[in-house]
Amino acid sequence: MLDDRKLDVLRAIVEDYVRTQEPVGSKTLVERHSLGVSPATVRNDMAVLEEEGFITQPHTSAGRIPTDKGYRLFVDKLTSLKPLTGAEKRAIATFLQGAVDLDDVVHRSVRLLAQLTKQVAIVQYPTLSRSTVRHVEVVMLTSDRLLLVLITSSGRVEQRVIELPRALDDETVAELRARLNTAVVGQPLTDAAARVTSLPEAFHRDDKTIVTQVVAAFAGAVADERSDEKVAIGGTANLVRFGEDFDRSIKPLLEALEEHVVLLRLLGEATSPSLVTVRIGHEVPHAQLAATSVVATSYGPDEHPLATLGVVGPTRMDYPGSMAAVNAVARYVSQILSDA
Amino acid sequence: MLDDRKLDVLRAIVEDYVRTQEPVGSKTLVERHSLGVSPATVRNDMAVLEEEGFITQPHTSAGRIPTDKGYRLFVDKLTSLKPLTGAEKRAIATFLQGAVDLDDVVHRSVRLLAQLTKQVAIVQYPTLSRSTVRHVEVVMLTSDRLLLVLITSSGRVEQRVIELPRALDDETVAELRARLNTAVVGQPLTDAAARVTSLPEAFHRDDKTIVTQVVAAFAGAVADERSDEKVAIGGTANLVRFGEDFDRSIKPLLEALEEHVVLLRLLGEATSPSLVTVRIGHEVPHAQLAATSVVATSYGPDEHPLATLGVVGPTRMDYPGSMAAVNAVARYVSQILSDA
DNA sequence: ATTGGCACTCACGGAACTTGAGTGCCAGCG
DNA sequence: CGCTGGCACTCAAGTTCCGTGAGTGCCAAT
Repeated sequence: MLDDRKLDVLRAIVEDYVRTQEPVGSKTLVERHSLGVSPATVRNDMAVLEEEGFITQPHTSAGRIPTDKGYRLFVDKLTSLKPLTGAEKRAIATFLQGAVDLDDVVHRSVRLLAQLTKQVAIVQYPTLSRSTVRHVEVVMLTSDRLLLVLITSSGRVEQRVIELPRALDDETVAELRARLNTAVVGQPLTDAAARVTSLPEAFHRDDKTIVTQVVAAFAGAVADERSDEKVAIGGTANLVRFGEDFDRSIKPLLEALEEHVVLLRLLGEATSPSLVTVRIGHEVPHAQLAATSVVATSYGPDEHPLATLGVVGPTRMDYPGSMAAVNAVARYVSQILSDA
Repeated sequence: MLDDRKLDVLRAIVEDYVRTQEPVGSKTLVERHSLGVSPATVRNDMAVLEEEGFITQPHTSAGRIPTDKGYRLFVDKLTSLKPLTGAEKRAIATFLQGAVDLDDVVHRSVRLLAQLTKQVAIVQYPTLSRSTVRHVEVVMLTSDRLLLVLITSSGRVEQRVIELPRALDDETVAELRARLNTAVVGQPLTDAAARVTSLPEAFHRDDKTIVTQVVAAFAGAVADERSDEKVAIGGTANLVRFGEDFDRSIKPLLEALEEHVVLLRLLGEATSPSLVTVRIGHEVPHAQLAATSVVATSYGPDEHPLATLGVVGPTRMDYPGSMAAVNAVARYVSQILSDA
């Protein structure tokens, strides 16, 4: 049904359309690509491709543009990761090298991705369900306020200020700190809360209620850290390249970008790293974003994907380039995170 | 030169134009506002106002629109803070009440401001030059990596991972922690770095170099925390209301929103709280943003402004409303921060 | 000083027309 | 049988050409 030449035609259509943003006709197609056949032949092939639903005409007597199905075929079969140029590789390396902080890594990644792909980039902060408690710090701020700091193995810090009815003396604070740490250090976050429930019992009755309060705050901090689904966004300015159709394509996307929950759905379930997921148009799990595509992959040290990162753009995007950039950045970030 | 009626006319023009986004003519003006005079009179007044540079015509035979100078006069002389409705006050209270975290306060404020003003909201994180060191925590992560955590009086936490040539034993870590804390706890961040420079001398020569390393990292953390100029942004989706002129008004703003440095310049030097600063069009310190205005004020407990927050929008914005909202949110946030 | 009247201007919108890229179909050719 | 050149047809987008009306500036009269 679809012989090699028809696939070549489809590929050519996708490439041209992505580049020019204009429907592409048979004549211009044979001019730009050396297909070795005449426009008439291409027209016949196009007719078949259209019948099969891979391309469509915006209106009669216009060129063809790929459908979502067409892009899908293109991505699945007709392209492989476009190798990065040396300059791009260097850019990635230098850009991410200087990062100190986890925050810093995330922010740099976002900017880098946005710059490489000229799209809107999204990087999810590493989820920490797999990480463990590194240290718990307890310190009195004032006579009636206590600060609880939770440090995780991936270097993130969660803090809680707790209002107390009265001050705890230094000794009790030290004991609390010690007991908390023995109970949870090295434990995965998933277990941490359970390990401290019985902690208040070890304390003198006057302190018991206070310790209960602290334990509750600790559990809250852990829960927050685990469910923490922060994302960083960059490259919104690239939205201008979306073209004219403001209300239908840009507005919903801008709205989605404010709804981090939606974004997380967009990034989707983490597949294994080095496997880039592409969602095209209607495949995106959000009705408003039928004209946008998402290219994402997960990242993280080893085979434990920590989180996802990717780019969002119009369905007419440079898939090979975006996929390559997303993949490369994800791998570099993974590497940096496992080093650190 | 400008009698009361002319000022009334200007006010009416600004209000109408802000509402309708269309040039306003003499006839519609007298219809909508009860000025008590005929259109011809208004026309004469308009001619004067135009001569003085307060209003202009986009083209001959169109209505008038305010110039930046016109808005300026309007803001300075013709308006006072529009009192908030009860619903708005309640919204502010409930919205900000539930905040736990400093991050949370900032994020909620941004969303709140964006919602109230239907503009793009910017909230600068409290700068901490005035805050003091609350606690310093030192903990070995692995045998060759040490974590340094700096906790400030305003509840922010800065962390540093330091790669060491070899492990420090628990005892030395404890001593280091103790010495660091005695040296800097309670000290303003501005002095903290200077207070630890001589710290290595107290240690055994083998540990000296390591401690020097830690001290350097500490100084870095302090510096980072002081110069930390993070901002949170919200309401980008409101940009759609900017109207059609995409490339000239929206694109540069989107770009500016990515450049946090630019944003901080926009928010401007902190004036005293409860004094709302308005920058209109060309007054904004960024050539690309000649069509946008910034309404900002500083916030923070007492008379120590910690940071600024505000909204950015088209010059044709609802100044009284925005100013009131910005002011109200700033005062609430200040209150919450001084409570916490 | 204010007003009604009047001639003038010009952006905007619709109608009619032209242009040209692109298509589908078909008959002929290797 | 697949490919090609030719041809008639379609239709979005651009162009030109009014007509309309909101709005202005000026002036003489109150």
